[in-house]
This record gives sequence, structure tokens and C-alpha cells, in this order.
Amino acid sequence: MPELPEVETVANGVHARVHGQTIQSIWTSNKPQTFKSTPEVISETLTGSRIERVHRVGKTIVVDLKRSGMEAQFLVHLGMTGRLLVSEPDVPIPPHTHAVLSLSGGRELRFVDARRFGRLSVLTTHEEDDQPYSGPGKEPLLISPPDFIALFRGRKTPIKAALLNQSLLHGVGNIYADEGLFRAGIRPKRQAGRLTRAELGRLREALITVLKHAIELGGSSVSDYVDADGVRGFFQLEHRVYMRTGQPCLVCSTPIKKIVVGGRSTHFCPVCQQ
DNA sequence: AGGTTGACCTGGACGC
DNA sequence: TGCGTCCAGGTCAACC
Repeated sequence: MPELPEVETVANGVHARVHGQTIQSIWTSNKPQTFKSTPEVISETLTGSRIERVHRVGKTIVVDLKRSGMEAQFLVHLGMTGRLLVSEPDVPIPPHTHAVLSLSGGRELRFVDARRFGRLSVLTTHEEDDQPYSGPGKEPLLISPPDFIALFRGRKTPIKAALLNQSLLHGVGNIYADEGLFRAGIRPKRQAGRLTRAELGRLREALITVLKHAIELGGSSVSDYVDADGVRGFFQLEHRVYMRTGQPCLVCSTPIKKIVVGGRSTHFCPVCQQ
């Protein structure tokens, strides 16, 4: 499931392959749920535009576009199983392909998504007060310690659920929430607003460490995640609690427990995390 | 308004 | 072998 490190890996890989190229035409499937903007609006905005930059905001891939002075952004959310692939046109179109962008360099940018939780949309900046896409929350890799602490003040929800709330911190999903909480030694069910400043300080550091390490390893491939070249990541080999239910904790050998928090499976060490 | 729950999807794992 | 059931989870709408 693509979270911040996977999305960043894909965005960087796509950027390296397509920036500076012009979108010559676009094909879209007829699956309306995939399109937050209508396929017509997406097609109008993208066709003839040059790709200036591909980067990541939260879990969203942002494609900066420019055409005759007009600026726009193409937003790609991978959902659970979304893939953004740069392919030669003679490579067969995989099943569940929902958009194909033909590029001036001869290759295609393809959006493939079996489970269809992914979303495509466009933002146009017509006027001066239209801001580029900034996401629903704060960037985990950039937030200061005081701002991080302030996010959770007064919150009664479990810290695990608060970490998954993208309007607070965006980019963290189920894997890195569990891994961050383990490395910070904090129980997922603790009330967010009752964590001490020291604990939140540790949590921020743990999240940054684990996210950066995962980016270095190309992300976690737990289901069918692959980067822009279709290559899997390696961070799943570094997971200490996620999907390790019943296996011994790598620190204290206590079996890892699995519970449900905020409707999501949650893995933790009952001894190391208090 | 903050918090919680279920719907949306489909492939894969599992049980009989 | 094959069928049915369950599970995975990012996000959003609906509800409390």
C-alpha cells in the first residue's frame, strides 16, 4: 500500500523519465470513480501541456504542467493498488489500466489500478489567490517539534488513529504508523492528547527516521507495489511489527500482538510499547 | 466539531 | 478442483 516513501519513490522515478516532455494525447477508461475531475476536464487540461516537474505532497503525486502561460497540476493518488508506469508504447496495456498519456518522447505514462481506490484530478491556477496543491495536512519530514506536538493537543482519539488522519499529518499510513510507534515505544491505543512532550518528540524522530530509511530502500512492497519501472522496494524486510503477528519482537522476543484501532489492523509489542 | 464506522473495490489466502 | 468467505486498507460520507 503506497504511503509516503512509496509515493516519493514513484514520483522521483517518473520525474526523471518524463519531465520536460509534452502530453500529446490522453486516453481514459470509463470507470467514473477513478476520476475526481471529469475525464473531459482532465483531457482538456493535460493535452498539449508540458510536464515541468513530478513530485510528492502527502500521499499524492503532483505533476506540474505548463501550457502557453497557463499553469495546472495533475494529481494522482495511488489509493491501495495504483501504479504509475512509464512504458514503451509496444508494451501491452496491463489489465485495469485507467489512463494512458502519450508523451512527446515516444513513451507512455500509464495509470493502472486493480482495486480502484486511486483517484485522478486536475487543479488549474487561474488567479493569483489560487494556491498550488498543498495537501490536507502537514509534511511529516518537514514539521518542527513544536508544531508536531500541537497537532495532537486535546485529541481524545488513539495516537494510531491520529497518525492515519491525513488532515493532521499527511503521508503516514498503516505500515509507517505501526513502525513509528514501535520505534518510539508508544502503545497505539494511547490517547493522542495524553502523550507527553517527550513521547511526541520521540514519535516525530522515529517517524522521520523510518520514512527516510524506507525512501532509501525504495519503499515497502507488501502487496503489489512497484516503482515507475515496475521494480519492488525493500523496506518490507525492515519491518519490526507490521505483519509480524505472533513472531518474536526483535528487541525483547515477546510475540507481536495484532489488534484493531480506528478500524485498521495494528501491530505492536506489548512489552516494548507502553 | 471531533470521533467512529462502514462503503467502496478486487485479488489472494484460506477452509471445506 | 472449486467454490465460498474473509481480509487487506486510503479516503470519504454518514452518523453519533
